[in-house]
Amino acid sequence: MEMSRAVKALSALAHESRLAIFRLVIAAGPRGVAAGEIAERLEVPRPTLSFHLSQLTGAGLLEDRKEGRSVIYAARLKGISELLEYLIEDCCQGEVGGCAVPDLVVLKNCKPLGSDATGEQK
Amino acid sequence: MEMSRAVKALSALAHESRLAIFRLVIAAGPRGVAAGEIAERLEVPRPTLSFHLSQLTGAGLLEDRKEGRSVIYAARLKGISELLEYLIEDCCQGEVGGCAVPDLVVLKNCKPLGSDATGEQK
DNA sequence: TTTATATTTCTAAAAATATGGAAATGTCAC
DNA sequence: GTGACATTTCCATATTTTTAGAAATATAAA
Repeated sequence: MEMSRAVKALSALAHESRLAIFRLVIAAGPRGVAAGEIAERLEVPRPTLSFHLSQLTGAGLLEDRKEGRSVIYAARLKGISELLEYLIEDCCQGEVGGCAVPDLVVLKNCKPLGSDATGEQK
Repeated sequence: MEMSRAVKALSALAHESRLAIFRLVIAAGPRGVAAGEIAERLEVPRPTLSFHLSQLTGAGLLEDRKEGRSVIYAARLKGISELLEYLIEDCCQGEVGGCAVPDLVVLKNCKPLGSDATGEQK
């Protein structure tokens, strides 16, 4: 990932309303949430919401699809993991003990597929 | 972590120079880097750099210590992992297969301590 | 085709952030 | 002390981002 794309994604997340949108949509899973429902739940005026949603999709963090007359927003997994990966790219530089991202971060929440781990590793 | 702290941290990272600073400092490991060296390496004027560094430390992403007449900046591991954790908090909601943060993200870079994994897990 | 619904684009004004020169502060060596 | 160095604070300016009303677009139901 290039620097400028990472900055774009971080900028998209660096806003109270947009971070709330992002988390709401992530929590909704693959099904996604309609723009109108987001506006209602977060009490953001429609034009303002539309602006924020365009920032998030433009940054590759959300994706949208049409369904009837609604537009449904869902998390874009690839964009999200690329960003996280970029952030911690050089976190270990050899010395694993000093890693900036201890295993708890991911494993606490995400039991790897096909693994026999409990999610409470080590 | 509260929303407002997360926004602060993301805002700190959402800037070309600051993201470069962050990555430079992370890559330097626990030893850290002096402000002057960052300024030289990144070719940022001192007052501007000082402003950016204060954003990053204020956001809890870097920590500073004095050494002689230099100020050394290093990664603040706790702040970094708290932010990442907040971002992916609700990523799985039961359905592990749809996780927004596949295991590759962390494990590719960070072999857990005391593990016999190769870093190329699964 | 008329009407209601869902969302976005346009716009201009308000708010927040970034910039770097000059001056101030703190620290070490002589 | 004096002088050189390292970094930060002050500040005014410049730039970017955010905001939401009014108008435009698009789909669907009656």
